[in-house]
Amino acid sequence: MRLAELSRRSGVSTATIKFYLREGLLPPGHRVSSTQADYDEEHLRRLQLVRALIQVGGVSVADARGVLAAVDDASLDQLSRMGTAVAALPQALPAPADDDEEAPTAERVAVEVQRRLGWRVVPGNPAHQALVSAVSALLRLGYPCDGEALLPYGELAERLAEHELALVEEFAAPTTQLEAAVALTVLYEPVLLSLRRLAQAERASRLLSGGEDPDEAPE
Amino acid sequence: MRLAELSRRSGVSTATIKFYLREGLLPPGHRVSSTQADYDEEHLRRLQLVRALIQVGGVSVADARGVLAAVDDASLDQLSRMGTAVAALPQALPAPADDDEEAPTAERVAVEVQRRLGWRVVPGNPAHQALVSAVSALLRLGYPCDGEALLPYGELAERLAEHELALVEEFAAPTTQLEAAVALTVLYEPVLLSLRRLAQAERASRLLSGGEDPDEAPE
DNA sequence: ATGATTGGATAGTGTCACTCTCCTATCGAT
DNA sequence: ATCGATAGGAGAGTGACACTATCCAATCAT
Repeated sequence: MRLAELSRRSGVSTATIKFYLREGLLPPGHRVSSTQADYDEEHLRRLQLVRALIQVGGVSVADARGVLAAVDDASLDQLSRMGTAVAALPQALPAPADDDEEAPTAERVAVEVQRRLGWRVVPGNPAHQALVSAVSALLRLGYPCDGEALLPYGELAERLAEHELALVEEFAAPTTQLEAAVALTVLYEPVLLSLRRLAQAERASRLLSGGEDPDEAPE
Repeated sequence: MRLAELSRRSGVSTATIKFYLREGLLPPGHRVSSTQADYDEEHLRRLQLVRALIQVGGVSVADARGVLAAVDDASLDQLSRMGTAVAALPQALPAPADDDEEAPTAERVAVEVQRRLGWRVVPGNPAHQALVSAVSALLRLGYPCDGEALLPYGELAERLAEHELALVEEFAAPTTQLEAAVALTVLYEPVLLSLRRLAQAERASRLLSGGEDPDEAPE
C-alpha cells in the first residue's frame, strides 16, 4: 500500500502521515525504491492507534512517541514495557506546583489512599504526581479531601482496572496485548468521564427538579 | 486588596491576572480611582477556581469563561445554571468525525447504555458526543464495545455522581453550590483517572510478575 | 521519453495561554 | 505642589504545539 492509499483508508491526510513518520510515531514503510515505500496493515493499525491516542486521548505527539517506543521496545519484558508505556501516558497536569503549601498534605493523602488499598506507592509515578496535584487543588479551594474520601474512588478504580485487564487478556493476542493495554487505558478514559458527566446531569436534574420525570426507572 | 497583593496571595502573576480580567474570567475589581481597583476575598477565590479549571482541569480559557458565566447567570434557576455550567465544560474531544463509518454504531451503543441505566438521552450533550467519539475510536481499532460492556462503567459513574452531589450539598453553602459542583466535577476527574492508572499499574504488575509480592492484600 | 506521482525536507500557519512593553494616571513622601 | 514609584489598561509579542503547504528530485506508468 502506498502513502496515498494509507491516507485514504485511514482518513488521515498524507501531510499528517508524513509528519507522523518524521516524528517517529509511525515506522517507515518498506522501501521499494529510493523514492517509494510500501505500507502494510500493521502501519494502518498503528496509524489508527496514533490518531486515537492523540485525538481522543489528548496525548501529545512527544508523549505518544514515548508510549509507542515502550510498546515496541523488544529489549524489555512485557511487564516493564507495559509499565513504561502507561507511565509515558500523560495526565496533562502541568505544574507540580513548587510553592504549593498544600502539596505536603496532598502527598500524604495520596499515599494514604494507596496504602489503604494495598497498592505499592511509587512517588515518581506520573499518575501519583497527578493525583497529588489534583488533591492539592481541591484542598486549596477548601474542599475536604482525605484518604477516607478517596477510598471509594480507589475501589472503583480497582474494579475498572480489573475489568480492563481482563478485556486485554481476552481480546488481544499476546503480541498485541501491550497495544491493547495502551489503547484501552487511553480510550476508556473519555468513556468513563463522559458517563460520569452524563450521570451527574441525570442526578442533578432529578434532584433539583424533584424527579417529576415519568420515564425514570433507576436500578 | 490591590492587584499586586492578589497576585502574591494567589501565586498568579499580575500579567496573568490582567489577562484573566481582560478575558472576563475574573470580575473587575472595585474601582477606587481611575487607575486603581480593589479586590476582595471573592476575587481570590474565583481566581483559584479559574486556575484549577485551567491548570488541573485542562479547561480552555474560552470554555472557562462559559462555565463561569453560567455559574454567575442570575437569570437562570440553579438547575439550569448547573446544567449549563457542566455542559460548558469540555472533554477536549475535537472531532465528532464527519466521515466516520463507526459513528452510527457508536451512537447506538451510547444511547443503549444510557437507556439501560434509565437516563435521559440528550444527543446534543457534549458528554454524549464525547462518549460517541470515544466508542467510535474503540470500534475503529477493533475492540469490542457494546452497551453491555459499558453498563458497568455507567453504574460506576452513577455511584460517583451520587457521591459527588452529596459532597456538594454537604460542604457548600447554597450560594456556592454551583461553584462547588463545577470544581468537584473538574477536579475529581484527574483524581479518578490517576487512581485508575495507579490501579492498572498495580494489577498489571501483580498479574505479570506472578504476584510474588508479600504485601498484597486484595479484597 | 514524459507527465504524473511519490516521498522527503523545510518552512509556514493557526491556535492558545500567557507575557512583555508601553503609556497614562494616580499615590505617597517630601 | 512636586516627583519618583507603582497601578492598571491596551496591544503586540512569545513559545509551544500540531499540523499543513510548498518544493524538489527521483521514480513509475504509459
